[in-house]
This record gives sequence, structure tokens and C-alpha cells, in this order.
Amino acid sequence: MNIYDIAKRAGVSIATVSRVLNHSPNVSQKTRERVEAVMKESNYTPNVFARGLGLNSMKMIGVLCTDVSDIFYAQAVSIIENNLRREGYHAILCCTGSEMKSKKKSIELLLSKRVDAIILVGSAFQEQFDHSHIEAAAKKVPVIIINGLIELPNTYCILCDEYKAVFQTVSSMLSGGCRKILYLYDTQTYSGMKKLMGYQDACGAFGIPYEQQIIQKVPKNLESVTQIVLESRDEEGRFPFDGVMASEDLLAIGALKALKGKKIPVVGINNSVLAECSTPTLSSIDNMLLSLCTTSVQILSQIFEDYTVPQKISYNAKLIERESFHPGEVNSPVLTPD
Amino acid sequence: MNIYDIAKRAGVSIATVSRVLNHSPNVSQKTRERVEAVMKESNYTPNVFARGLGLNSMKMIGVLCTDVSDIFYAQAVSIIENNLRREGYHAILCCTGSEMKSKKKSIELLLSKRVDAIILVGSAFQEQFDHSHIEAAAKKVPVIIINGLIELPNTYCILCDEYKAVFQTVSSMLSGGCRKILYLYDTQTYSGMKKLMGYQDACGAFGIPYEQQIIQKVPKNLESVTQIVLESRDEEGRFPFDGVMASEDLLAIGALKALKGKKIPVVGINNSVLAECSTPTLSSIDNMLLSLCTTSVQILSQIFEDYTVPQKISYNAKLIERESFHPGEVNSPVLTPD
DNA sequence: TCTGGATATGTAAGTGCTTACAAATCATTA
DNA sequence: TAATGATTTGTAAGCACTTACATATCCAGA
Repeated sequence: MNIYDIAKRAGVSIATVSRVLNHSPNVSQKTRERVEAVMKESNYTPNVFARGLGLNSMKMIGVLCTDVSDIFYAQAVSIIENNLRREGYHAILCCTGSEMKSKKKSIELLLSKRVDAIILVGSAFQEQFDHSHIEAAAKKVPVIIINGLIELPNTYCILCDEYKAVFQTVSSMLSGGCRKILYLYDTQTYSGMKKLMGYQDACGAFGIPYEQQIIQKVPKNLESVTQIVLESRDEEGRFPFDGVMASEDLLAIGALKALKGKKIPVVGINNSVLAECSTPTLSSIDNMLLSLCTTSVQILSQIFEDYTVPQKISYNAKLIERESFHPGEVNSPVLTPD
Repeated sequence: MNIYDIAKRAGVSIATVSRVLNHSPNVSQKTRERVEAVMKESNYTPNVFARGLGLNSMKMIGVLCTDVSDIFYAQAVSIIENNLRREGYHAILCCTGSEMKSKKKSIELLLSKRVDAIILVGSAFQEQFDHSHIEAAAKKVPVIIINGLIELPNTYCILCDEYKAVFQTVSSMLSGGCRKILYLYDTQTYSGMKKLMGYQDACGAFGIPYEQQIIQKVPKNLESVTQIVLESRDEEGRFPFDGVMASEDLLAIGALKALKGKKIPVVGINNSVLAECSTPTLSSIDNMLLSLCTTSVQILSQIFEDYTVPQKISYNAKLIERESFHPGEVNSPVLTPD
């Protein structure tokens, strides 16, 4: 069942059928209806491969994601996929971990599938230095980067100002009386770097010297974090910090578990389901994932429609207050469960 | 840059180039090397659309997932994607919610993209009754169903025996002294049905009449669950149950929050990260997602290689013990945090 | 009724690959 | 050295569509 069959049955040429298929305006109402009727009754589906050949597009977007099993990225991918589908596109998913090599390879794979664009979710830190693969990709298709900043032609960055949010949150912890805030992080993404800077600058602004900033890299694993935090205690069992800021909810919860019952404020980032699950519930910086992802797809459609679009869009993040930290309340405590 | 250019530069015919591309054995070593060299230095990428036209495949697999933002399905998709990529396939993701209509539409979309197979993750209950869409899909491509059972030609089900696991877990709660176990669930998937049956049969086996089984449907939302559980208390603030089994970790944690400090065992299902995040940590039935998903891709490759494969494979689930329930310990308590 | 321009349709040449079949080359043996 | 069969290569016909260009049809206005 191909375009010839339809043409024959409808008594028209294949060009006309093709025009109907592509919603060309140069088809009379009558003909269009007849052809469409024949298509329906013949249960005809155009062959995407042939169409792809002719149009050089299959309306597919490559979504490159560090790790969908990460609840945060999963949400991003979910939003992106839904929006893409609404626009008539399909998402090819590639979860390639944070290794540069496999990322590069995945981009090549996606390009070899002739995707119409690539969306990067959770781009890693190294891209700051070696973005040759992104540059190469951007020469062929538009590249949208979510929460990462790489300024290149045909590259569009949708960001959330996590720097500011962390700066403000840490500042309010400091003005609430904290002096030594532990900063936990795991991978070095662009966004990760900004968050860390927010912490450092806030400390700086409050006159906390670098030596007294406690910055700790930890694995992204609950138990490990708890373990590491517990081990940081001195001989008398005291923690060497009086506040915790973590680059991710999971890490914050790891700390929370170690601090069980202690009056030490803890804040995470991402505002994921995890934040609600912990006891006490975790205050967390919401980085507007929904907006970022929705916008990314909007930008994409606009690019396809040849509109001029900004190459950089930034949203504000905001702190969602829960039990583990209320700005304003001096030494807002971790609740001691009854 | 196409196959003609390469043929010209390598001084061979396009057929030979195509043979090299497809790893045909009918090419002499010498020629192959020459062609490959030319391809590399010309930076040639074969056009997938044209290949698709010729081979009628683009090596793409449709992955239909109820909701990737659900941490459990996200993990499944992640594992599947990784395995597919290892086998040289790409995943087209479709997260279509649990509505029948959008599922059907998504399957049509995937088929119109001429995917080589479809993998279903998180298939909903209705499929038990109306699986016309799956049947239609299976007529064109193999359909793999993860944790669902629909016995049709060209349909392959990879299951986990959650029935047994729930039966055993509930049994051990009952033999530990529980009499009235609350069962929480949200959506009605095949797997959900089996779990519920496990609960009911265990109750039956222990002589708990149906009227005393407390089965509660709740929304998949932490606060709502907590709320609902709290509201179930009688005037004196007592809960009408002495144990909780939930069809998902999130629901279990919702209950856990309501039961803060109470000595009531709680068990979830899925063994997700959430289970570790809660306080107390949640005992949960691990439904072997990794095995299910890995197997699904294996089965697929075997089908493509024309091996005969079983249409139904079942794994055993197992309870992962954490603080919220230890079988054997009578009335194993929810730990009261110090 | 005729004419001109607008609108609708058809023809044919791509698009870049696969593959059956034919032809050429090669190695082997009598 | 010629004949034989195996191996390698080339030719040409698909695969199912798009689209520039040519042609046919339509309708309004003269």
C-alpha cells in the first residue's frame, strides 16, 4: 500500500496524493476530500523513511540526558517528551552518563539518525572546556542546552539562576546565625559550578574566609553521604558545621539522616519528590524545571518556523520552605520528631 | 556526500560500497579496507532515511511508558535505553499517561515511525480487557510487555511474581500478629491487580474475612496519602489497622508519615530510592526491575535473530528489609526516632 | 464566446540507499 | 592450458516519497 495505490484508487496522480499528505494549499477541496477518504478506507500510512528521504526529516528530536534514572532528569525528559509530542515530534532518548567519550559518541549517533535538533539535559562540567562535539552538532542542527551555558552559533541555552538562589539561601542561613555551612555536591555540571559559586560568594559577602568554607564532594548515594557526614564529627561527636547546603536533594537527605534530631538547617536543590519524603521534610531550591523544559520545546518550534529566538533565557529559582529550614527563623532547627 | 561519491573516490561501484556498509562477506579484504578508508577521510555518514527505505528499518525501538517522571518507570526506561543502545538500537520514548486513548494514539504514532519493536513499560489494567491496540501492533512488530500479561501471538511478557512476594510478605505480617492490614494502591495495572490478589489471598489464608480487609485507593501523592491515613483514625485517635502494605513506595511513605512513631509495620513495593530516603527507612519488595528490563532487550535481540523465545518469563520478587518491617519480629515496630 | 490569469493537476526527475542477477575475476585442478 | 567453480564486482531495478516545471482546467471580465 503506497502512494501509487492511493493515487490509482482516487483517480489522481501521485503528486496530488503527496500534496494532500503535506497539506499543500494547491489542492481543491473536492480532490482533497476524495483522496483523504481513500486513504482512510485503505488504511494507508505513508512510509516515513521515504518521506524522510524526500523531506530530509523525520520529525525526531534527540534528547541527550546524563541519566534518566535520576529522578530530576527523568522529570525533565518527561516534560520535554510531552511537549515535543504535542508539537508533532518524537523524542529519541540517549542516556549516556557523564563520560565525555560516550557523550560524544551519542551525539554522533543522534546526528547519524538525522534528528532535527538535539536537546541536552544535565550537561556536564567538561563541556565548558571541550565542547567540540556540541559545536559539531550545532553545525548541523540546533542544539538546546538546559541548565548549561555554551555560547556558540545555533546553540540555545535555557537556564535557571541557581547562583542567585543559592547565594540568597546561604545568605539567609548566615544572617540567621550560621557560621560554618557545609556544602555538599557530587558531579561538576555547569549548574553545579554556579551553585557552588553562589555558596562561596555568599560566604565571602558575610566575611567567611575560604578556609572556613566546608566544601565536600560526595558520591550520589544516600548511605555514603550519611556515612561521610557522620564521620566528620570530632571526638566529642560534634559536627564541624552548623548548616548544610547541598547541590541536590538526595545529598541533603543523606545529611539530614546523619543529623537526626540536631538543630541544624539543611537545604537541598531540585525540589524533587524526595524532599517531601524525608523526615523532616526538606527545604529545597526549586529550579523551575517545568519552565525550562517547556521553554526549550517552544524555542525549538520557533526556530523551525524561522523566527529569531534569544540564545539565552534565564529563569529565577526559588526556595521552597519545608521543615528543614525556614529563612528568618534564627537557627531554624531540624525538627526533632516526637 | 553520498554512496556515489564514495564509490567514485574508491574506484568501485555503489553496490560494493553498500556491501561494505552492510558488512556483507562478499567483499575482498582489500576492497573493504580501501572503501572504509575513503569513507573515513570523506567523513561520510550513510543516510538513514535511504537505508530505512531499502532495509525497512532504522533500528529504532518504541518505548511506551506510562510516565517517566515516575521514579520507578524512569529507572526501567534508563535500563532499557542503555541495553538497546548497546545492541545498536535507539529508543523512541513515548510517555502517554494511563489513558487508553492516548496510549492507542501513541502506538499508532510509533508504528507510523516504523519502529522495529515496541516495549511497554507500566501497562495499565484496561489492557486486560481491551488490548486491540496491542494486538494491532503485534501484527506488525514484536511487542514486549514488562510486568503485564497479555497472551497474543508476537507478544512477549516479562514478569515479576509480585503476587507471591506480596502474599508472603502479608503472610509474615499476619503471622507476626497483625490482624487488620491496610492495603494502599493507586492505579490499576496488571501488576497492581496481582499485588492486590496477593494481599487478599494471604488474608484469606489466615482466615481474615473480606469485610475486615481494608483496601484503600489513594492518589499518587504523598500529602494526600498522609492525609487520608490520618483521617482514618477513630475518635480516640486510633488507627483502624495494625499493618500497612502499599502497592508503591510513595504510598507507603505517605502512610509512614501519618504513623510517625507508631509501632505499625509498613511495607512498600518497588524498592526505589524513596525507600531509603524516608525515616524510618522503608522495607520494600524489590520487583527485579533490572532483570526484567535487561531480559526484555535480550529477548528482543533474540527475536531479531530469529531464535525461538519464550512468550512469558517470570522472575521472583523479594522483600528488602529495612527499618519499617522485619518479618519474624512480632509487631516489628516503626522505629521511634531518638 | 473568448481570453487571461489564477488555480489545480500531472509528469518526471530527484532523494540515497539495497539487492537480485549478470558479469568478471580468481584460484584450482586435470 | 583450459575448464570448473568459487569469489568478487557491477548493472540496474527497486524502495516510497517530494517537488520543480509543464500542462490542463476553471472562472471572471470583456
